[in-house]
Amino acid sequence: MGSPITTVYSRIKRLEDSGVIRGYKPVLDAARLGRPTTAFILASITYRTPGVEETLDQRLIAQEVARFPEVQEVHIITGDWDLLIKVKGRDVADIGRFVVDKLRTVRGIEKTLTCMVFDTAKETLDLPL
Amino acid sequence: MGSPITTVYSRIKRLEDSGVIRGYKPVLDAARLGRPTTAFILASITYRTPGVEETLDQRLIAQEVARFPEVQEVHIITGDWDLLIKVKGRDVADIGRFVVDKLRTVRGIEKTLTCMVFDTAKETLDLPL
DNA sequence: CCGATCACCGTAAAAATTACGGGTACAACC
DNA sequence: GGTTGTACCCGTAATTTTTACGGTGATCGG
Repeated sequence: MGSPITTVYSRIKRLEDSGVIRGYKPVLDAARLGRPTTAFILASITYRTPGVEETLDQRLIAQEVARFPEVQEVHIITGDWDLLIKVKGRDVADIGRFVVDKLRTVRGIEKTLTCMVFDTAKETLDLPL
Repeated sequence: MGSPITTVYSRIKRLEDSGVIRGYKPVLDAARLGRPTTAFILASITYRTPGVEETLDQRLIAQEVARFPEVQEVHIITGDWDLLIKVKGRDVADIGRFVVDKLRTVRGIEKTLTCMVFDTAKETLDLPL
């Protein structure tokens, strides 16, 4: 059978104290919260602040984008684009409003390419081990 | 001050019973678990099973990719590529091994484009409200 | 006005988690 | 070999969290 219950608890406590487990969060149902639609948005960036190092600037813009509550992820990436942004909204029109009215008004956002999600096979922050 | 404790509990219970809260998960520290490196991989797909409807096929391939434990997200998307995959690994070489040894051996995966993440400003499954 | 429904909120019971301490395994060191 | 230190296991008992179960008031439709 399994280990004694107090052993299990002390192992969990060890993971919490060591920082492997940072905390706990509810797993939410996006559809029931009115956001069944997912999109990924690629964005490029201009450097509006001469004299400031560029990566710092990108990080600040990324942080700005991250402040929108409908944004779940913001990554600075390699390749043809600078930023990869994941958003959840009510429908395509809602995603459109986010891109046009919010994202494109952020200073430094130059150009965007929106990529809608048809279907999601997996979406988690789980890690092996 | 806040609401009475039993009121808070009954509100949470309502969210659980109604399905808005599906459950609870630990928030893990990817770096401490040996996976500090994130990559997004775009993949295109071939249709190896004539006579089978294509979207079904794509869904099956997506499910196959989703079985790898280092994969956190698999989405079927609009645009030039079919699949968007998010992976966490030890380093770039580890991501490379995943793409070459695992992802490209999945039947139906045709072509891939790997995009490394330099920095992540936000990464969550939280939702507004 | 009435009945039904729903959320609020208290007490008391039940269940979960923690605190604490003894025991064991293992490695480093003298 | 013996000793020391560390880390984990695991039990009892205390503590805290969570649930069960009403009673109350607000709201809504008829």
